[in-house]
Amino acid sequence: MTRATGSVRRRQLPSTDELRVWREYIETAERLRSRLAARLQAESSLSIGDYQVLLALSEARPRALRSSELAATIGWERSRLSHHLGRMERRDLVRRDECATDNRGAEISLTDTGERAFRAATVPHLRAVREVFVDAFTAPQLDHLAAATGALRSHLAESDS
Amino acid sequence: MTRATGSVRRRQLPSTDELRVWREYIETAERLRSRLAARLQAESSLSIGDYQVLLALSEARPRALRSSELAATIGWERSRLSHHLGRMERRDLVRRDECATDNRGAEISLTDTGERAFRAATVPHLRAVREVFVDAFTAPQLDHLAAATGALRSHLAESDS
DNA sequence: CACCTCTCATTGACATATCAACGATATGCC
DNA sequence: GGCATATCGTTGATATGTCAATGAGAGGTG
Repeated sequence: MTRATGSVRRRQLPSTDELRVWREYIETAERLRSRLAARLQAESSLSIGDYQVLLALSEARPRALRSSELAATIGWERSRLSHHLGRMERRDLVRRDECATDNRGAEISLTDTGERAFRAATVPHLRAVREVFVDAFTAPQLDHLAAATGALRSHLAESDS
Repeated sequence: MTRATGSVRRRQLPSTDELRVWREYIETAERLRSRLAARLQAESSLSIGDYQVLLALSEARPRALRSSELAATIGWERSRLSHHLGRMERRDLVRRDECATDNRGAEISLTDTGERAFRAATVPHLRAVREVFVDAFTAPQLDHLAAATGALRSHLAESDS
């Protein structure tokens, strides 16, 4: 799996090995997501999205966030968040109030139900993360994975601009 | 980021570092998926799912697959595939025919349109994989990533049983 | 104030994913 | 053959994700 040292510009397409790494990476990440989602759903009746929203709200000080701030925190489009908040509101997990300083705005906060649901979900979810993800690796592997993930993350961020 | 060498059973929850690796891994994988999906859509008017289906069908010999075989090949639930094939059929990308040897069954094959769409999509998509994924890493990083992915994959497969 | 432009959050339309239930057929066993 | 059971693929309901369009209001500038 070494790279050609010659003219790089000619190598337009991934090699077979590179392609295999790509396929395994994306498939494995997807299975992981799906496994964690299933556990979270079974143990706490929450989706990954629910958990992200509840986590961000529970860490917010004060205990409310503008909808855009929440979207930025968890990296969602505002539209996506709006739809999701509608579903969470129906289940009494969050509340939407008018914003005092901006009449367009919405202040999102946890309901008691939402706070209880998040508290009850946290430990089982973290345990699942350890069992399903962390325990898969040796310590050096986890370090290597962190480095590779960082490189990928930077690469994606660069090509944003 | 070394592990405690003592009683492992007591460490139930991930450490802060482990949790950060987890979050970055899952977020980066998701951004990567989304980036590739956007490019495939822009360059070829296909979704990732479309591409997976077309790829499996174009590699099939003979040029048709039973719906369950196709589902197994790409690792989808049959229900998911059935819905997706319905949408692809509306766009004239695939065809469903009755199966000669099993009256319950469906034989899925590419239409000419589907074959052309897949041919046209392949090179741009592979180039995108190289640019967005492969080019992010040094050669050793890619090897390390492959190893870690393999470990995770095995770990997930183990806990299936 | 009047106007223009930007931002905020929502909405509708549609694609995608999951789950349970279903009708039709195949298969094994008597 | 006749029955029990398993498999095949589909469907409907619902949740989730993306995009474009929208109405309401904020903010700057004249």
